[in-house]
Amino acid sequence: MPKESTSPMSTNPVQGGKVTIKQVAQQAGVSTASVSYVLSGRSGATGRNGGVAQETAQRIRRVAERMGYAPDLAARKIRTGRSDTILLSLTMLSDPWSLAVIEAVQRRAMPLGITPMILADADWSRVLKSHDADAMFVDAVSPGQEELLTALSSQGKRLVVFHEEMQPKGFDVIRSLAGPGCVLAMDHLLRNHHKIAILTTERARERHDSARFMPYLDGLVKAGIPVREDYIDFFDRSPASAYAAAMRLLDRPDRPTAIYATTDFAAMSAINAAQRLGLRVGVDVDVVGVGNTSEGESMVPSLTSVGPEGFFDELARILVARAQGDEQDPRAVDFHWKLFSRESAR
Amino acid sequence: MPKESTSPMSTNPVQGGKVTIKQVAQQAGVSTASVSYVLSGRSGATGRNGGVAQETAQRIRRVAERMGYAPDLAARKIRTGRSDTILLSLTMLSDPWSLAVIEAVQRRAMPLGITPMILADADWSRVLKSHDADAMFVDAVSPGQEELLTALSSQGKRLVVFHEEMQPKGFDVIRSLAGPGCVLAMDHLLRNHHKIAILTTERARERHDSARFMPYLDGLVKAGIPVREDYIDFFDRSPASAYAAAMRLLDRPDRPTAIYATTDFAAMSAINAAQRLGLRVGVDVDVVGVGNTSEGESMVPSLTSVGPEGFFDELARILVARAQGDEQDPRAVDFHWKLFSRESAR
DNA sequence: CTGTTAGCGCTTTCAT
DNA sequence: ATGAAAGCGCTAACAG
Repeated sequence: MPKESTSPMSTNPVQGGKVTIKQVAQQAGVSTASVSYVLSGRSGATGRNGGVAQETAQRIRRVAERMGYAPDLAARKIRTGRSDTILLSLTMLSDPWSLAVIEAVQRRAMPLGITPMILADADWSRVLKSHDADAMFVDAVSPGQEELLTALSSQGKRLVVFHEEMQPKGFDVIRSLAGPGCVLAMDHLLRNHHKIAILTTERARERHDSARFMPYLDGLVKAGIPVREDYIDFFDRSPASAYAAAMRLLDRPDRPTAIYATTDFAAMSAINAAQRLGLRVGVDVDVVGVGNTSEGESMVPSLTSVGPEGFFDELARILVARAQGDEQDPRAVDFHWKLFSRESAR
Repeated sequence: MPKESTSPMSTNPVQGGKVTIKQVAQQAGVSTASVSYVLSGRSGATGRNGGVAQETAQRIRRVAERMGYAPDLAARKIRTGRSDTILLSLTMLSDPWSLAVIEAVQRRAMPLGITPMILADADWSRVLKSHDADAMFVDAVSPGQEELLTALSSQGKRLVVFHEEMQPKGFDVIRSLAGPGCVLAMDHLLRNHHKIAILTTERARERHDSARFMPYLDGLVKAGIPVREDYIDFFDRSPASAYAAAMRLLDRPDRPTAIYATTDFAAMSAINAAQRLGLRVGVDVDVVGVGNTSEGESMVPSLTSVGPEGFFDELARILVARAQGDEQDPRAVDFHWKLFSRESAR
């Protein structure tokens, strides 16, 4: 049995360059193959291959440890095609929604030795082409990019796309239809109110965004309530703008008694604005949001909202399955929304 | 001059597998070397090597495009040692601080073709060992991990570490001393107030955290004001807890006229609480935060805070320089804090 | 049980 | 100006 060679210069764990499998092999007096078996694939398993003696395995592991060996994942990837990595392309990282995605994926992937990495760039197309992870999640795709997705997935990339109305074309689609959910939100308010304002984005209104804006109009019409222009106001991405808009709606004599906000974060700003004005949320004014974020749930007062149930967990499940090589036909998964009635609107 | 071969099967941009440099070379009727030159290094440059004829280069590019070629970054990395990637290990992704780091790095790195990737895991040690990017940023290191950092950097990894009191040992250290800054915050309040409360974390108090907690005590002592236990309250990571704590401080007869919060996010919650109680922030009660986040700056009313100046940009500069191979000796960079006086405390 | 060997896709001398 | 060929670190057949 070969002993660990003891050349004085080379056993230092802290060296200049990086430690390779070859160096470890040499130090341990075995071949690179054995080292590879022990350090990556299984070693002691009685399977057909990979049978490395316990003793040898021990020695290799000791030497590797002492030398501070760490596998080069790029090299491994080039050989196996797997990177043990999931890429999450998230456009609005500040949004609690994104954090929820991350956390859910984290929880599922890490125990399996898969590392989720986040790409905080709106332009996923450039990066996803070359950087390839075992699976990638894309949270926003603009109209023209659909084709690109198909191209990517036919090149072997495993994609999971979040989109409201896209069809699975080589990639999975997570669809979370806000429309019906928003109807629930409006219905909830319509039970007790007829002076209902909406806090939304310019874009949603221009395009008559069927998902989040139309249910407001439809709801009023259905209830026979005329639409008032002065009960419609807008915000952009910043909380400050939502706060300001809510102020405009609430700080006047003929103020609405309820606000339907097309985003949880806008709803939260509206609550702050109402409180600033001395209004009791849930009593003087009701507020509902859309998205059912945990931030809204844990705020004071807790935010009534609509959202999909079990969404993040299921998303993570699918993504991780794909990363592990699940070869089922790409599918679309629809989520049903429900109303989560809390303090801000009973 | 060889024509682009026109075998019917293989010119399809959307194929089963991935397109390699070899396939492109074959299609274009040139060698892989030429393709590599054109597609990665410079092609037409009159430099000593890499001289590829304009015509050839054109053809290669066309073919590559048509076939949907994208370089395999793992393969490239194994050869060049560069991944054109920066890894950001951020523990509190929900914190605006992290977002600011991301944005700053993004802005500097992307124009240079470097992609920042985020690792949202507290345990950076495991990942950073194998996954190596051109440079990596670590925003939190626990006491025992210091040694590991040195080990990593002596293996050729370029690290930039954020820590208040660490010495550069093979890696750069970004030091942002909160202490002096917090003194500024207290001094600011002490000009007009003697009933000053503090909103802080249990941990900071227990360990008599010199940076953020002690300046409160020292400030009061220096001004000859006795410390009141009932003017000290605590929050944990959630905004809800900070809100609740602020409520406890403010919702009673002998309430403080100023709140020193050891975090911007806590300060923001305090402002919300004050408004909820009908108090005018900046008039009935002053609030200052620590960190000088842009969220605080853009909130209504804008938050007075202390923080380092030009911090994120400089951090990004250093990180990107390292990623590009800057070989200067590792150094420690200290940031000076200043007071940003805004509406919440004049 | 262990070693030899052939690549993965790419870059980079070194010839031609 | 272009191509042949040698590897980077690793894994996976295949021999022994």
